[in-house]
Parts: sequence; C-alpha cells; structure tokens
Amino acid sequence: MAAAAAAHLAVASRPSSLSRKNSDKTKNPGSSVFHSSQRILLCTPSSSVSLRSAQIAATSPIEERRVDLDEQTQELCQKGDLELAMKSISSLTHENSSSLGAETFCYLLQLCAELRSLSHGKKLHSIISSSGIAIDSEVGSQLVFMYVKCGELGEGRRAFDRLPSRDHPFPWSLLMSKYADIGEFDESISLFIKMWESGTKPNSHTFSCILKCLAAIGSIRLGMTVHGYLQKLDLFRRSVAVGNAIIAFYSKCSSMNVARKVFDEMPLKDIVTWNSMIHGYVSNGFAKAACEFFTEMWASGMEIDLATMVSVIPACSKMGFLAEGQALHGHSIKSGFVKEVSLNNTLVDMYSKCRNVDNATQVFDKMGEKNIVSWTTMTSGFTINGAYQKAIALFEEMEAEGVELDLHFITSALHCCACSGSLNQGKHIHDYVVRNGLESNVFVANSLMDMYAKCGNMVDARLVFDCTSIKDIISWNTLIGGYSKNSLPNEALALFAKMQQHYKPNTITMACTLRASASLSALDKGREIHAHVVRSGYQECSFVANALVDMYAKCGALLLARRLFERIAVKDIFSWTVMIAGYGMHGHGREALATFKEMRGKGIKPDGVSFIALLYSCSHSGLVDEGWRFFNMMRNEFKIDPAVEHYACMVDLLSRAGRLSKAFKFIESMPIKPDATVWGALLCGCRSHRNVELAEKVAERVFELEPENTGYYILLANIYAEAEKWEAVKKLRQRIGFSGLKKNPGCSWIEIKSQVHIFVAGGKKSNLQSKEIESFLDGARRRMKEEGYAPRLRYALIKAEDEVKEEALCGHSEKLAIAFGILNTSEGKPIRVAKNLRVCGDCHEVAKFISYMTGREIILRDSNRFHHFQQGRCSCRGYW
DNA sequence: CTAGGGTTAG
Repeated sequence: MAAAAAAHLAVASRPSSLSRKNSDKTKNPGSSVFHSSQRILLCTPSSSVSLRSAQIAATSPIEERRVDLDEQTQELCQKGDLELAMKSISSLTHENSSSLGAETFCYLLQLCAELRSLSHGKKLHSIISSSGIAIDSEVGSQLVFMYVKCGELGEGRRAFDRLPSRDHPFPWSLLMSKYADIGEFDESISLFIKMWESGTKPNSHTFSCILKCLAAIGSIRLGMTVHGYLQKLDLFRRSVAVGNAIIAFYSKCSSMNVARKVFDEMPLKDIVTWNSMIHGYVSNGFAKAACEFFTEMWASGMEIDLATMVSVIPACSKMGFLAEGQALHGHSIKSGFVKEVSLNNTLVDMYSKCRNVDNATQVFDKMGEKNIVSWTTMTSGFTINGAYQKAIALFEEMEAEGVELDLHFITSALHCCACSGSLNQGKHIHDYVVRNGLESNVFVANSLMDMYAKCGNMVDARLVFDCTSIKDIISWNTLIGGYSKNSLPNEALALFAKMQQHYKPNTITMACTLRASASLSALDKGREIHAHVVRSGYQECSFVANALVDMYAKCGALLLARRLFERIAVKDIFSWTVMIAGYGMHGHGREALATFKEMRGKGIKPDGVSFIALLYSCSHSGLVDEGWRFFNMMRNEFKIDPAVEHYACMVDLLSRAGRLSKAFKFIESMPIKPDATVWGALLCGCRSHRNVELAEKVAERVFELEPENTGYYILLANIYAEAEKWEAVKKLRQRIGFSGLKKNPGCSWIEIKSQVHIFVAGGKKSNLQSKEIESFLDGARRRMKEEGYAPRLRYALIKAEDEVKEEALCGHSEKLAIAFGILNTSEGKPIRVAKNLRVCGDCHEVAKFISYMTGREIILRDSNRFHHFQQGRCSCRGYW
C-alpha cells in the first residue's frame, strides 16, 4: 500500500499538472475499468475522440496537447479500447515520447495485460525504452504484469530483474504464482526467500502462493512454520484466502485433522473454504467424511457451486452411493450445472462406479459438449462394468473420427484390453501409439506392458520394456509381476536382480518377486528376499506380509508360514485366505478349517476367494461332508453365488471320494456353464477310480472346451493305458498327432545352495551326476523289491506306444531330482522338489520308499499340491 | 488492491 502510494506520488511529482488533477480517477484502474458505470459515462464516443485528437494535433500548443493526450489516452484505456488508445499515441516520436505521463503508460500496459495483447505491449515497451526515461518501479511492475499475462514469463522475469526497486510484494507474488503454475515450485520458493531477505514484506497473496508451493514439494515442516508465522500475524483470520490456502496445504499433506482444526478456527468462511475441505476429504480417501461434510455445508445454507459438485460427486462414486449421486444429479439439473462438461464427466464416472452403466451411457449420450475426458471416463466406465466391446468400440469411433487421443485415453483403452484379454485390439492400439509417437511416454509404455502381460504375451511386453528409454519403478514392477503371473519365475527373478542396479525395490516389487519364488518353490531365494524385506523395513506392509506367508507355504515351509502369519498385526481377508490355502495344499484340512473358524471369530467376513481356499482344503483332505457344509454355508449364510472355481472344487471333492456319478449329476445341475477345469476334475477322478467308460464321456466334453490343452489328452491316454486298452491309446495318439498339438514337457527342479537344478523328461543329457543318480535309483528299486514293496508300478505302460511311454518317462524327472537332492545335501536335511505337472504314480511310490530308506523327509510340490514323504508315508493319504 | 485459495480421468 505504501509503495503504491509512493509510486503515485512519483507520478504526481512529474512536471504534469494533469496527473495530480486526475489522481482521483486513476485510483481504480484495472478490472474495474469495465464495470464502473461512472467511468463509462465519462467516456466519449470513439468517433468524437478521434475528431478531437485531430483537432488537438492541429491547433494546440505543446503543453496543452500533451495534457490532452494523457487524458484522452487514459479515457480510451478506461473504455477498454486498446486499438484507439494505441493510435492516439502513435503520433509520438522518439523526441517527444518522454512527454507522455508514466501513469498513462501504466494504463496502457494494464490494458494490454488484460486483453493479452503482446504485440501492443511490446510496442509500448520499446516506446518507453527508447524515450530514454528511467523505468520506475510502477511502470516496471506493469511491464512485468503485461508480459506475465501475455504468457511471456521469461520476459516478465527480465523486466522484474531490471526493476529499480522491488519493495512492493505485487511483482514478487505475481512471478511466484506463475512459476507455481508451470510447476517450477523451487523457483517460486527461491523468489520467496530472496523477497524475505530483501526485506519486502509478503502479503496475503504471497503467503497463499508459498503454501501451495510447499505443499507441492511436500515440505510439511516449512509449511507448518509458515502457518505458525501467520498465526502470529493473525493474517489468516483477516484473509479468507490465506485460511483456505492453509486448509489446502494440510489436505495436500494428508493431514485432514489439522485442516479440520483450521477450518473450525476460521472466523470467516466462504464457499472455497467448504469446497477445499470436501476436496481434501475426497482426495485423502475419506469419501464418506466428504459426503457428510457436504451435508453439513448444505444445511449451513452456504451456496453450492460447480466446484462443490465436481468434488462431492466423486465421493459418492467412491462410496457407491447411487441414491445420493442421483440426488446431486437432480440438483445439477435444477441449478443449470448440467451444461458444464466437467460436471457431466463426474456424473458419467459416478454412474459407472455405482454399477449403473445405463445411466452413465445416457448422461454421456445426452451431454451437449464432450471433451477427451468424457470419452476417457466412458471408456473406463464400460471397462469396470465389463462392457469391454463397447469400450473398444469407443476407441475405434474416436480413431475413425481422427480425434487426437491423449495418453489418458490411450491408457484407459489399453486397460480395457488388459482386463478383457483382447490382445488383437491391444496391438491395434499399440500401432496407434507408434504412429502418433506416444510410445516414449512412460504411462503409455507401462500400460502397453501391462496389457501384453495380462494377455499372456510376455515377449511383446519385454519388447516394449527394452524399447522404452525412460522407465520408472512401475515399469520394472509391471514386467516382474507379469513374469511372475505368467509362470515365468526365472525371468522375474533375473529382472529383479537387474532392477536393483537401477532402483530401490518397493513393496510391490517385493510382493511380485516373492510370488516368483513361491511358484518356483525356491525357498532359499524366498529367504533371501525375506531378508531384503526386513532390511528395507517392508515387513509391516500387509501386501508383503501376505506374500511372505504365501511364499513360505508354497515353498513347503508351512511352520514358518504360520509363524509369520501370527506376527501380522492386522490380518486382512487376504492373510487368512493365504493361510487357509497354505494348509489346504499341504493336506492339513483340519488346520485349514480351524483357521477359517478363527477368522470368523475375529469378525472377518469370508469372500468368494476364501471359500475357494477352504473347499480346496476339504477336497485335498477328503473332507467330503465338511466341503458340502461350507458350500451351502457360502450360498445360504453369506449369499455368495458360487463361481466356476467353487464348482470345480466340489466336483474334485466328490470325484476324489469316488462318487463319480454324483459328481457327473452335480455338473449337469450347475446353473452356470461348466468349464474344462470342472470336467477335468471329474476326469482325474475317473483315473484314480479307474472308470474308463465315464472317462471317455467326460473327456469328450473337456476336449470340446479346451481342444488345445494337451494335458487332458494325455490324462485320457493314461487312463486307457492303465486299463491296457492299447487300441484306444493308439487312436488317441493319432488324434493328437493330427491336430499337431505339442505337449507340455514334464520337468522337476530342486534348489541347492540358491542354485536351481532342473531335470527334464528322460534325464538323458541333463546332469553331470547322471551316473550316480542312476545307480542310486537302481539301488533303491532293488531294495524296494527285496523288502517286498508291492510295486504299484505301471509296468503296463511299457507296452504303450512311444508317445505315452515318453509321458511315463517324463514322470521320472521328480525321481531324478530327489536322487540328486539326496546325493548333494547333508544327512537329515529335508529334500524339497517341485514339479510342473502332477506327480506320477510310480514316482510317488518310489519317493515313499526313499524317505523310508534314507530316513530323509521329502517334500514334493506338484502342480496340484504338496506331498510330504516321511518314513515311507505320504501326507496326501492318496488324495491327489 | 492488477496476483491468491477449491474442479472430474491414468
């Protein structure tokens, strides 16, 4: 204020009688120019002005002409007519330009700023410079203002740096806020520091801006210092904007409690105050609090504006409050907000998230103006509601219309392809990305990788990864996770090792990597990662803790899994499910049931997945009655509609128990279409209970559903072979040959001293120690006979055709791995072997005997479950 | 008191 007055004084002290005379008129330049009716009345119609200007130029003496020129230009400025104002001073030449009052230049520059007229602004700048008069801080500030408003921040900064004095906060705050707008918070903060050091007192604008910057760089401590200082100044009580800025600061720093306290203490609140609180609650994940706050705002009689609506509607979306959302929609219609694109976009989002895709589509179709956000929102709306084809159609529509698609839209479309497994559509979008040079964007690249990974195409996912120069931690995690989920654990672990040269892994990396170790059954590797987790302090993260339990369970260390499980302070539904599944795969059905009971005792409501784990546990422990009980409990008590996985568990349960025809009838009575896993479970049952007739019937259904899955053909071939139906085996073999199918080769592996050793079919050329292994197994077999072990060996298979025989040999890979383990580990240590297919019957018997013969515990994980061999017995008790 | 505080999508 003082500085402004001084500037005015400086202007007044110029040899100009008019500036003093005019000073009452010039008090309120700027935005009021267009609104003051008094000013407009004072204005002369433009035609008469130019007439007068011509008269003046012709007749007046110099002094009078100058006065009139000042007055007349200022009047034109007040009217907002920049063109005429510029024309009126165009008669000025180099020699006499200094005769125009500085105040007039202020008027002109301000009008240029408001009208964003950079060309006139620049012209004025050059006139002022060439006039030879020194640019005082008032004119200088207007120059800064003009340049900044015209989008020339750099020029504005240069003008600022040339100011003779910078004792007014205006140009400081102006630059600070523009730097903040373009994200250069550090520059803004450094200006604030310079300002502070120069002794210029910041005002409320400056403080609003610095709080915004400090929030953006996450400097909570400094922000709190500013808050404390403002409390001493009592500034935030006098300025609502400052109070609002403090609220925004705390909400951005996730301290809604403090924000609430500030809110309560503010003596003056406006609509922005309320809106800031609502937005703060929503963006910090307190959607419910946001809704409640809105209700309070409504009740207080405060006006509701567009920003309120655009903040509170997403809160309803997050909560799934359809009725409330609809009420807000109604209010928007009444208040005319439905004209706004932004509001319609939130409505489309709200209806989509509240699972009302019809209303979402209706709003979308009806909205007058659409922007790229509308299209993006509708695309993800279709995706979350499973209407993948409609989402893809939107992409095609946009592409056909030649609309320029931004990266948000592209990532949404890719996400849709990822969710629906639409590889071809995804590739099509990839083409678009390449054509439009968007592949260097890290978000797009990450979405592409995610899409390829979810579609099971890790080769292309890797290609995108390798071609992207800019990677972030999400890129690495996406690819590692993709490898883990696509059963490529070795690739996942290799990439994890490589990643550590570039990035510190985060909790998500750990969870993905643990999953890879789990699927490899690589206990040492898992332990290594566990150590990493502890060193990084990630063990408190529930994601990681659950992954650790899962890893130990899948690596056969069930006791360790249980111990870690018990250490999880807050067990969520995932923790419980993982533990129940862990017991299930080890055949500890009773413990699984007890854990489930414990979970319910803690008030955790089971979901569909936890029931899959439970039913699976029952089937692997032969708990038929219990299985039924839980299946009914799930439907009746928890109102969960069984999914195909639940049916598969039940069929498995019945089939293992030998109730094959009941299982068959059960499948036929299913309300949903059974898939290959359901029929496949029955086919397995047919094998263990040697029912060839039913097997043939069931197999046809399976082949129809999954004609490319060779595992089922081999299963049937084995069923025939075991029944010595060689003709049938031959026919089936021909059928496989005709379709040109390749089978999944069986392999087993064992980890010794962090090194994974893999054994494949036949084991011919596989290992250095193949001789020792062979002689060990020969010895074992000899002793088996000597000790009268009934060799339930499938000798019959020897008569089989090559294809089947080879399959029988594949089964031997686990024997090789077990033998290798015994030969290379010290006595008394358990042997942990994993296999990619189900264990073969012969190997199962041999493993039992080896555990008895050597006194070693053998833990074999096959594709289906764990087998703990100890003293000649297996934990599966035949349920495999 | 020309500048400041609150606005949807990945």
